[in-house]
Amino acid sequence: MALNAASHNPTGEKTGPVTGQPPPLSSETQSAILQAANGDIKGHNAPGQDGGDQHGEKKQKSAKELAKERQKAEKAAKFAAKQEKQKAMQAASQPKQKEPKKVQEKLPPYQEDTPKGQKKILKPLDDEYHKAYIPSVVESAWYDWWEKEGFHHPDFTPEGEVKEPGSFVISIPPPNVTGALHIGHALATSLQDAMIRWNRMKGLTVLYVPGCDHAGISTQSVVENMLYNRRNGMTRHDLGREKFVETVWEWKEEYHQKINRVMRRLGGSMDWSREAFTMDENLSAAVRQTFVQLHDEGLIYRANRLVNWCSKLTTALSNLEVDQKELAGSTKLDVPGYDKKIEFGSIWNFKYPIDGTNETIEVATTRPETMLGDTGVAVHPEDPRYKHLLGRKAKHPFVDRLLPIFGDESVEMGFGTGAVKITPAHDLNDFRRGKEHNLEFINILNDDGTMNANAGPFEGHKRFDVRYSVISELEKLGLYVGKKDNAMTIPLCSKSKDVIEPMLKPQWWMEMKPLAGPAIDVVRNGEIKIMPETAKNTYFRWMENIDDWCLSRQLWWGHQVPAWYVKVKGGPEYDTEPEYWVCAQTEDEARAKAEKKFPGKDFTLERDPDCLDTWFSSGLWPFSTLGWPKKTHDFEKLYPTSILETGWDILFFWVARMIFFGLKMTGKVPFTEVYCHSLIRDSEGRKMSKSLGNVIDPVDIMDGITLKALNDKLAVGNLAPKEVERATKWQRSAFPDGIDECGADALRFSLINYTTGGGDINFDVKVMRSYRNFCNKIYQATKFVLGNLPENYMPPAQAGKTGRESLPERWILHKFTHAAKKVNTALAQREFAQATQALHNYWLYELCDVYIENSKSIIRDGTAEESASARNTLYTALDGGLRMMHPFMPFLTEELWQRLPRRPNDNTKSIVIASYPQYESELDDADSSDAYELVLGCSKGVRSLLQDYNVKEDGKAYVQPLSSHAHAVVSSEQASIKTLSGKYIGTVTILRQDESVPAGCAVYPVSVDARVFLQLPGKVDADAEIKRIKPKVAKAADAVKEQEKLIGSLGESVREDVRKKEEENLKAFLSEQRAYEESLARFEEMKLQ
RNA sequence: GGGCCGUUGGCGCAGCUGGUAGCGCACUUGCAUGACGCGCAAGGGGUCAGAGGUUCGAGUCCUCUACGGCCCACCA
Repeated sequence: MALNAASHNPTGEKTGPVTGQPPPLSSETQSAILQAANGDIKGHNAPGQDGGDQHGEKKQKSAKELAKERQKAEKAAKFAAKQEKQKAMQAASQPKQKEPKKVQEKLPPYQEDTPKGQKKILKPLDDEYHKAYIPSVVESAWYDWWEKEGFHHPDFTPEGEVKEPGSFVISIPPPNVTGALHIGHALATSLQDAMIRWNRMKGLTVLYVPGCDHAGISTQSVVENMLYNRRNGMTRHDLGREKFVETVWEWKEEYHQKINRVMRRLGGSMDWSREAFTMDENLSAAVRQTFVQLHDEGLIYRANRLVNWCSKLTTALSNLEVDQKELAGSTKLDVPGYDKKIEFGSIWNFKYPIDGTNETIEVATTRPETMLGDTGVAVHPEDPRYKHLLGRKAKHPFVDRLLPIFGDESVEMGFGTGAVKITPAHDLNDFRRGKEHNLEFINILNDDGTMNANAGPFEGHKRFDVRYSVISELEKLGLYVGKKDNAMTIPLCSKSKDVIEPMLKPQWWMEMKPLAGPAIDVVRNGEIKIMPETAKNTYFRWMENIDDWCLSRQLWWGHQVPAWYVKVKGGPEYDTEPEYWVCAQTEDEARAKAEKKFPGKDFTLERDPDCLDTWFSSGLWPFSTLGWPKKTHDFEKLYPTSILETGWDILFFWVARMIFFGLKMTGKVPFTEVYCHSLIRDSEGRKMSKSLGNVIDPVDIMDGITLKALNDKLAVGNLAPKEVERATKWQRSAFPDGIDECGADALRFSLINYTTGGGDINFDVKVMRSYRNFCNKIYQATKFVLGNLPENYMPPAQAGKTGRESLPERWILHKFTHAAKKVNTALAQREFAQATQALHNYWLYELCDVYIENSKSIIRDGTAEESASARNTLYTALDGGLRMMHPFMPFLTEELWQRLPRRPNDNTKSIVIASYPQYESELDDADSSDAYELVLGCSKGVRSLLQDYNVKEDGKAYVQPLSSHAHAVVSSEQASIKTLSGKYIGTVTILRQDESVPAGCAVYPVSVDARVFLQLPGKVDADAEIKRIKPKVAKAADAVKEQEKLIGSLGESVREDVRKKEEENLKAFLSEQRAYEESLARFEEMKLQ
C-alpha cells in the first residue's frame, strides 16, 4: 500500500517554509559538479604534480570505472543541489512563535485507601485520579499484595520438584550496601525482572534472589568519612574495632532498607524471604569454608611481596582496584591529604657521587622521593660509559648507605642516561632486580604515606613533600641536573584517588593459574554462554593473563581472614614465616591444627586482623545465596542458576571469580549464561560520576523532581563549589523543566528498549517521557474497551476463533499472534529491544490506531452478533496485550488487567502468574491480513487526498479495485474503509474494475490492487491539476526505469524470492505510473471539453 | 605499547545471514471532546564519517584513514 508515501504533497501547496523548485545552482556549485565529473578518479592532485597540469598521461579507464565516475558525479550534483536547497530553506524559514505547552494541573498527592498487603481497591475510571494515567496512582498497593500472596516464591510441584518446563533462577548482582541505587541498577533490575516474570508466566519454577554486598572498602570509607565529618574528626581508631564495626552495621541497615525499597518500587519480583547479605552467617560460613579448603590445598598462600598500597585507605588492593591515569607530560594533580597540587609526569635527573672517586653517575627518576630507598644502580653490562664503574659503589647523599653499581641486561642503554637507580622495596621492576642481585630491600614509607626512619633526615614528612625537598637538597649539593616532561601513567586508587605506592607487605594470595584453566574451558566449550561476543573475548584475554590475586585488605569491615599465626615459644616472630600460619573455621579447630603441625610445642595463636577482599564473598554468591555449603533444598533443586545479568564493567571483578569459585567449590558452573548490559552515560555521552553531578537517581524519574530540587541535591553531596557550578549548569540544560513523573513502568520499558546489544547508552530523559505517554495510551485503550463492554460482560471461555470474525478482527488476531511470536523469540534470544519494539508496535499501530478505531463502527452499526464478536476480539486482543506487556510494565498491566472480567473458569489471581501469550497458528491468517492491508491502504489514500485538497466536509471518494479479488475485498469492507477515512468523508463508492472514473477526481495509487479517487470540491481547475500531476508522472516513470534497469542487471545467482520481490516492485511502480498517466489524460480531456 | 567498540535525518537510536534505509523526540499543516491533546491525521527532512576493494547490487563484507570512546599493560 501507499506507494507514494515518499512523494511530495500532491497539491504542490507548501507543506514547509519553501515552495516550488529549488533555486538555480550557483556558479560555484556548478563548477564543483563539473570538476567532480571530469576529474581524475582519485579526485585530488597527485603529489609532485603541478596543480594546473592536467595533461599528464591518463590511464585508460574501463567502462566500469567510467560508470562509477559518472555515478559519483551524479551523486555530487545531487548533493550540491540539496545543499543549495537547504541553504535556501534556512534563509526562508522564519523564527516561529510557539505557544507554550499547557501545563498540566497538579493534583495533590494520591492517597491510597487499600490497607497494606490487601488486594488493591480499584476506583472508578472517571475518578479525578483515574481519568488519565498517573504512575503513582497505578503503582500503589500492588507490590505489597504480590508479596503477601507469595507470587514471587518459586513454585515447586507438590513433591517439591522443579516444574515440568524447568527452572529459571537469577541471583541479583548485589548492590553495594552503602550506595544509593543509580540508573544502572534500574537497568539491571528491569532486564532481570523482565526475564524472571516472562519465565514465571511461562510456567517455570522461578526464583529471583535479592540481596546486598557488604562492599568492604567502600562501606568502611563512607562510614569513616561520616565519623570524621560529623564527630569532629573522629577516626575508626578512636572508636576501636568492635565499636566501629557496630557503627557500620547500623549504617548498613539504613542503606540496605533504602535499597530494598527502591527495588520494590521498580517492581522487581524478588523473593524477599530468601534475601541475602554477604556477611550473613551462612554466607560467612561459605567464605570460611572456601578459604580454609583452598589454603589446605595450597591454592591460597602467604607471601611477602610488593602490593598496591593506598595510603589514604591504609590497605592493600588488588590490581583491579587500581586505575591507571595517563599523563602526557608534566601535570599537577590533586592528591588526598595535600593542600597544593603535586607534580607528576616529569622525569628528574640527578647524580650520585661514586664512592672513592671524584666521578658521579647520573640517574633519572619519575619519583624522586624513592631515592631514599635506593640500594643500587644498574647499568647495561656492555655500556662503555659505565663499564669501568661496575663493582664500584655510589654514595647516598642523605643516608649512610653505599649503592652497588651492577650490570643488568634489562637496562636499555639508549633510554635516559643508561643508568637506573634501583629501589627494590618500592618498584616492581626493581623488586625483581633486587632479588636477582641480592640487594637490600629498604622500606621508606609508613602505612599512611609518611617517611619512616629509613628516610633519615626526612623521617615523618609526607612523601610528596619529600619529592620537592629531595630535589632542593640535591640542588644544594650540586647533584641535581634537571627535569623533562615524561609521558607516563600513574596508578591511582579507584576508590580514594590517592596515588598507589608499591609496598612490601605480607599478604594472603590466591594462585590463579590452576583455577583459571577450567574457567576458560567452560566458556570455550559453551557450558557458559557469554553475551555479547566482545565481552567473551575480554574474558578470555583477562583469564589467560591472570596474575595471582591479593586477597587481604587492612580493613575492619568484612570477613576477617580465618587464619591464625602460631607463635611457638622461641620460634619466629609474628608473620615472618608463612609456614607458621594455620587456617580453620574456628579458633578451636585452628588450635587442633597447630597442635598437629607443631606437636608438643608450646605456642599461642594470633589471628590475622585483616579482612578479605569483598569480591571473595561475592564470588561465592550464586551458590552461597542458595544455602551452600549446606545441602539445602534450594541448592539441590535450583543450582546452577540460569543467567547472570550484569554490567560488563565487573566482568573481571565478579563474573570471572564466580565462575572459577563455582567450578572449584561446587563442581558445577554457577550459571549457564552471562548477559552483559551496557553502561549508562549521560545525554552527552559522559560517564556518570558524582563529581560531574550527572548521576541520575531512578527514583527521580519514577517520582519526578523539579529542577530546583535537583540542584539542591548537589549541595548536599560533598562536591567542590566549582563542581557544583558545573553540575548545576548541566542539570539546567538536561532538565530545563525538571523531570516529569514517569513511573516505574515507563522507566523499565525505556531502559529495556535501550538494550539493543550495542554500545553504551546515552541516557536521555525525553525517552522516558515518551514511554510515559505510551503508558497512558495503554491506559486509555483499556478504558475504551471497558467502556464498550456491556454490564456483566462475560468473555467466551476460549480465546480462539468462532470462525465468524470480521476481516478487521481476523487481522488484529493475526497481528496479535505474530507479536507474541516476535516477543517470545526476542526474549529467548535476549534481544530485548526487539521485544519492546514489537510490543510498542502492536499496541500503538495495530491495536489502538487501527483495530480499536475500526471496532467502533462495527460495535455501533453492526448486527448484535457482529458487535458481540467485535467486543470479544477486543477483549482477546487487549487481555493478551496486557499479559504480553506484563514482564516490562508490571504495575500498569496488573492495574488494568484486574479491571477486566475473566473468562469463565479462569480464577487466576494476578497477572503475575497468568499465562504468557504464545504464537497460535489458529490465529495466523495471512490472507485476511493482506486483504485488510488493502483496506487500510485505501483509507489512508482517502485521508491523504482529503487533507491535500483541504476537504472539510462531505468528501466523496471512490475506490477502484484492479482485480476481482480486490473488488471482493473492498466491496465487503466498504464500511471499514469509510470509518477509517475519518470524519470528513461523506461517501465511499466502490467502482467496478472496468468502470470509468467520474470526472474531476484526484488520484491516489494504493497498490497494484487498487486506486482511490477524491471528487475535487467546487469548480475544478484542470490546468492546476495537470501541473500537479506532471511531476508525479515523471517521478513514477523514473522509478519504473530504475527498477527495470535493476531487474535487467540481476545476475544468475540471485535468489528466486529476491527476484520475485523486485518484479513485484516493478509491477507496483508501473501501476502507479499508469494511475497518474490516466488521471493526467482525464484532465487533458476535460480541458478540451 | 596491546586489544576492543562506535561514527546512519536537528537530537537520541534500530537496521538479522548483502536486494536499495526505519523508529522516538523535535519540525510543518489540519483537527477541540464519548478511550486518549500525555491525542489523531497528513507531511517534510538522510552523499548511512571519508577513501579504496569484493559483487549484477554494499548502511550491511574486506582494507586503509579521520574523529570519538572503552579496556588491559611494571619500564627507569
